[in-house]
Amino acid sequence: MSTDGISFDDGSAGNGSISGARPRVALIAGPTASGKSDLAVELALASERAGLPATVINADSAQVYADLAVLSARPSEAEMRGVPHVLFGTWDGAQACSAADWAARARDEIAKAHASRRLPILVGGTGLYLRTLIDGIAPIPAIDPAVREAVRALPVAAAHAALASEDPQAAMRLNPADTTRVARALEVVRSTGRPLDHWHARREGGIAGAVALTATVLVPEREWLYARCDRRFALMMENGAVEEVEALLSRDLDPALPVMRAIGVPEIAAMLAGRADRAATLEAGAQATRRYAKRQYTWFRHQPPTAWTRFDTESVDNKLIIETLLRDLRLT
RNA sequence: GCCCGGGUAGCUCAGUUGGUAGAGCAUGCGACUGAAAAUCGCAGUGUCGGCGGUUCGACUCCGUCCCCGGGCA
Repeated sequence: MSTDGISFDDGSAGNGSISGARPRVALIAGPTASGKSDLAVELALASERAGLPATVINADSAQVYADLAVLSARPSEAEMRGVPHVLFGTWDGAQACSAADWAARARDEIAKAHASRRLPILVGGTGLYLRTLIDGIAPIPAIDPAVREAVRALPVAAAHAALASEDPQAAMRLNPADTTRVARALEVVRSTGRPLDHWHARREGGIAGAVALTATVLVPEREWLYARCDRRFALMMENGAVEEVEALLSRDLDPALPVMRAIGVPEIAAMLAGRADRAATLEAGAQATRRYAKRQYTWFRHQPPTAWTRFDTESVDNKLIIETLLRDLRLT
């Protein structure tokens, strides 16, 4: 069992030490079911004892939706233990939250916390969200909804064929079967009149240079985590996940919306439609959770920018991680 | 006990006149710029139930034994 911790800033301070007067931000990232939420609360309480109260900020793409409390494993009031939590259940499921949408809100929440002399603690497993917040993202104008709708209605093959003539570079770079990216490239060139590469030359809005970030990435042992994934989904099924999906389905939302694709929603919806029994649903949900955890391992192994300084510890013992974080945050 | 069907990858199975095997899923590895709990790419592995026989050569044919279904007694 090991923990990878990373401290990072904009690189100007060398090895990630806290420098100057830049306000502190803590980050706890890691795969699903790794116990991040509890750790964040423990860190918040420890920080408060050290004289700096904290606010936990969600960085998970499913926990942002109001419709998904059980299935996204959003912390309950009791689990929050009196620590303020923000951006949990903030978006209505009818509204898709993008990485940039989230990052903008997170930036505001971080600023608010600093203004009231609190430590912002980001918790979550959505790597793209975190990277967008930290490094910024290409300043691509909002896509014309009509263009988006038309593009997404195309079969991938047709979209890729169109892309080949409208943005040959993107067409060459992307896998022809990659529905999401092919559609994105096509909607961007059609809506903005410029190819994706034009926009990707710049990233804006990142907070890396403005804050002193202390981060830990939890990397638990695979077998241990998979067992927790299985157990967690089974518990969700017993504790309201089915009712949650029933309520969600009754809203009759577009099935392409992120809420409708969250782990467990398609699986439970299939059961409610009579296409799967409970045992098969349990297996499918657990499987989907494990696959997701796997992708997160890959993401956290390779995607964090080189400016993030990594260090390893021997265990995922919360006490040890808290001690390490407090030291890096200069709270001890 | 007899009859029928089946034993091939971790699982479910395919394998066409005999030329030492392949799909899906799982697993592992990877990519990732506004849907990221999404989307996509790449890669293993097999004493083809055991033993014997026919054959230059057997997962394929023959014999026998074992195991699993179903049926008849």
